[in-house]
Amino acid sequence: MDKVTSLQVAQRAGVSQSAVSRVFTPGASASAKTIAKVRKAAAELGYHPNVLARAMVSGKSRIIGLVVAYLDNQFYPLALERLSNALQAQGYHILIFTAPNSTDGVDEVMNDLMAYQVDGIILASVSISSDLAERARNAGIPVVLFNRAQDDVGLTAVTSANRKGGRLAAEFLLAGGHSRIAHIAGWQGSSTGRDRQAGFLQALDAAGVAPSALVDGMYNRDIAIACTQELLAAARHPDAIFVGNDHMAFAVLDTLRAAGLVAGQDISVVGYDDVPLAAWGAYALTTIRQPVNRMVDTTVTTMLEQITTPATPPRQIEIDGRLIVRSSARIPQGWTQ
Amino acid sequence: MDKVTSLQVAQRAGVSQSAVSRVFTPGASASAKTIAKVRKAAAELGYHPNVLARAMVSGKSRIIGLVVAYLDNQFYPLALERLSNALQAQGYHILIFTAPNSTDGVDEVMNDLMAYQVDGIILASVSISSDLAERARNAGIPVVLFNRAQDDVGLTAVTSANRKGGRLAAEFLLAGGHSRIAHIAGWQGSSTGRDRQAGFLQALDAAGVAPSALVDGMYNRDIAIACTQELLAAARHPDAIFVGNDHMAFAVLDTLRAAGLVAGQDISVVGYDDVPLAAWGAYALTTIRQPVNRMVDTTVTTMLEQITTPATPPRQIEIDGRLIVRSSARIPQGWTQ
DNA sequence: CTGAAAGCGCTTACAG
DNA sequence: CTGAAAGCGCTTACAG
Repeated sequence: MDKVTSLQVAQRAGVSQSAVSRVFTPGASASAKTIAKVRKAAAELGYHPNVLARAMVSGKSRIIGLVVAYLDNQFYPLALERLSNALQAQGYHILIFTAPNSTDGVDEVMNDLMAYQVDGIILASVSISSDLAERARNAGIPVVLFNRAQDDVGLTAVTSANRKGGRLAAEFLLAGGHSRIAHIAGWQGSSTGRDRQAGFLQALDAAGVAPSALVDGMYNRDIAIACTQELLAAARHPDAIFVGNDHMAFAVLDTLRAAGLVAGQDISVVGYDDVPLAAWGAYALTTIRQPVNRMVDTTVTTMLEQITTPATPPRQIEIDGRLIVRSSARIPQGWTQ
Repeated sequence: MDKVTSLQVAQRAGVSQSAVSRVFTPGASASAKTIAKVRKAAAELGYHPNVLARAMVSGKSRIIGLVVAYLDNQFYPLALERLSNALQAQGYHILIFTAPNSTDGVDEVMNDLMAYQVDGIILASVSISSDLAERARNAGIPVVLFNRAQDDVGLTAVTSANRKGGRLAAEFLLAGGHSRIAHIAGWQGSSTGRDRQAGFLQALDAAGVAPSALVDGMYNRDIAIACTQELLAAARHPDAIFVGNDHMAFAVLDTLRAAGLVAGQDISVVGYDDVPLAAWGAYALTTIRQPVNRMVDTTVTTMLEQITTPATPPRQIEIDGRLIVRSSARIPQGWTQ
């Protein structure tokens, strides 16, 4: 009727409680007979070791805390799903925390997380105070940033090559013969937003071109719509827009369509992420791919590494993305990947 | 350097370990002086009660296990986010498990979940064997199904009014003057898929109309695309399609567009869910809204109720959705909500 | 209100 | 290989 304990299994199997524990502890030794007796009794009773009790004595909970901010941007559910699968495969599970995207909110959540004795913390697109980073370090809890870099806190971070991606986008637009190129940037409070913009501006600068407009879209759909409307209202509107992520780029495309403009003909749009929706017919968005799979794998690998080898120094890992050409932006003459 | 315990706080504050515990136990009594001393010492040391240890003695982990199958359908990330927020507000957290959508896979995951001593389990769009439901009941762990009903297992289930929704869709299409109405159904292995289809067929039948085609789209984008292509290839293709959920409806709309057909003019499409994307310009999908917020709130409320009052009998709760009219389907003459 | 003590369900030296 | 025992960090009667 209630929770079954190792003691009950021991009694039924006619062995000691320690024997039961050993049978369920990978790497512990028990004779074949003991194993058989214990497994039989356990099956009959429906016994499974209490993970919490195990966690308390071993100091390892096999729980990874994951803090996410935006679940409306398709990139994150995807990352979450893969993160969860990869971690599950290693015997870990994810305790999920949704956070407001303020440093304060995250700090509060981090406290909660530490109270749960998580073995590690993954911060997806969320920033942290250096204070909190320090506390986590002192508590011996590895923290890795996913899709966000932060120099000040000395944490391991996994991102795509955002500066390079920004450059790629600008070069593609330049090669397409565009001269009035605007940028609706990713949130400038985030490293991804800043880096993509920096790469974009750098490539433009190298070509001796000034951006025709530069605004912060805050990774927000409504703001992106408003920005686009404003751009279109200008006397000579841009002939191309590089948008800080796909989520905003879809808003830009919807706004263009509503204005009777055809993306890829009247005006070119390039996004960032390559979420599945970017490939769907309604948008066919040319974009810079963030390799989610490799980002996730790297995140899991480094997390596990840090759990196993606490002395591992923090690293900033960048994964190369590439341009995915579809029809939302003019394709340069003789363009080959 | 390492984890701070209540004993360390006690020593620093000059009180007993029990006193420290009481200060951090809501409802326990301690004098103002004790509270002040303990809080001061705790703050200096950065102490937070170990949730796992507390869970072990109290038998309450304040963890809710959530099993999800599809994160590519925008409906679920949304539900997840709200579920997480609502639960966090009540001091609970979500341990997330992604599951293959086979009963076997889910059963395995359920075992894992019980080992974590979760206080409750929410199954989102996932089925469970009656065997497992039985085991959970015996272990005293409340289980609630979200967006899926299952008569056989006697579990509490929260869904939208799917039959009624199916009827609504059919009636709207009928009122629009369509006569060759096809249905790309939601997965017939799920209650939502079956109920929506049943409601749809019932309304058609009441009007003396036979469906022009009936196929199982399995809630899968690629299958939905293939089905649509097949429907279009027929000599006299349907003039309307009711699709089992929005995720598949987007695929249908993309396929129509690729075939040069305009939804809402050449052919009408109605979806199910009303995910945010349905409102975006590119799709403007007429659809039956599943009220996520209310479904989530109800799920959380009943879960908490079952945790508090274990004797609570299982209930099947249906939340009414309504038709959201956009432009993907012809609007009947003089139509008013 | 407060402290000493038992106990939650495990793992892990320690002897044998 | 196996059992008795200590201990992980807490909460909660039990006395005082």
